[in-house]
Amino acid sequence: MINCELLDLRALVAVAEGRSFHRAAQQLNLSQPALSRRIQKLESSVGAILIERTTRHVRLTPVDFH
Amino acid sequence: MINCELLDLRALVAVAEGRSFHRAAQQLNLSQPALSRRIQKLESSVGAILIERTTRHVRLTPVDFH
DNA sequence: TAAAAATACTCCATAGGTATTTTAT
DNA sequence: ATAAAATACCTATGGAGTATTTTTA
Repeated sequence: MINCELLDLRALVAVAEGRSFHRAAQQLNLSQPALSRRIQKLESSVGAILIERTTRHVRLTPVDFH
Repeated sequence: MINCELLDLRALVAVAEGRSFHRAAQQLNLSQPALSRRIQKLESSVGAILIERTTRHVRLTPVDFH
């Protein structure tokens, strides 16, 4: 699919905007674990943490603004 | 991969230019069966035969020029 | 009948889901 | 303690390869 990486980016945006994997997953019609893994994979392919998350806060890392 | 459909199109072009699945497959570093299936799948997703082939001739169908 | 495309199979990698565990407030 | 992210485990799908069969000029 031509949308694969596009989905990764949409996922990133959804998490950033939703400030939660939980909410972003719902919006993307994806389970929370699937979204979590998708972001992990994106981060590992980029070679940097893109989202800083705890169980309470989610936010883009400075990397995203470079 | 964002290149998935791109590969389909490259495959189509390679077959058209090479006038042979055999040669196109070599050029694409792909086995002939894999290329054959890739074109079949592209055709079925497009809903039209894109390449007319016999064991002797390969050519684009008129569809490609519409 | 000999080449070239198509098919049959098997295998592997990837992505998703559910259930569960970990973690930070 | 609780809500949210991460992990474990399983399954399904897709794409590739090799071996084989079909086909047409």
